[in-house]
Amino acid sequence: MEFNYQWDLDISDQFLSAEKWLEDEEHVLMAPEAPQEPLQIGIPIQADALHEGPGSAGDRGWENKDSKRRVAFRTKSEVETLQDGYKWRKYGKKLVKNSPYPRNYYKCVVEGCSVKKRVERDIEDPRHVITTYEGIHSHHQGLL
DNA sequence: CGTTTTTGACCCGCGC
DNA sequence: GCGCGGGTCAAAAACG
Repeated sequence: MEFNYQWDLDISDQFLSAEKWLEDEEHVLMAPEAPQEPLQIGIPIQADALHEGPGSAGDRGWENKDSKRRVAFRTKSEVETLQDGYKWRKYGKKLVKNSPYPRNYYKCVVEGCSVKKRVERDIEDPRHVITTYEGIHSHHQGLL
């Protein structure tokens, strides 16, 4: 399984929210690939380089097809509706092949901002959820 | 009553 | 060309 994530995006906002997650529920962030710049923001997160990844159980379809900016978070949480500072509107739910858990599709509600995210539960670790952000917010957060 | 969720339909790319 | 897997749409329901 080849991971080819792109970490070259400015996701400081996401990391900020990630920090909040840690405060709240002691989440653990795991990167499927060793990221360079973004994770060096001095956040007390546990970045696991070369995590076997949820993709180890099969193709999750989120590898780097085009040059979309994608970030995958694997967090320890019971619920997938974590408050990350942005407002999302759910627009889809899909049952995927390699998982008994559905995958949820969210989109940022800010007009002109087409950031999407998918949330699904880890197969081998149902206590974890995998959140994949796609795109870059064209605005500042704090719209909640 | 305006907004969000739900849920099946629809669509699209890809492999056979 | 067709079927499959995955992503999105949209109408209706649910919600506050």
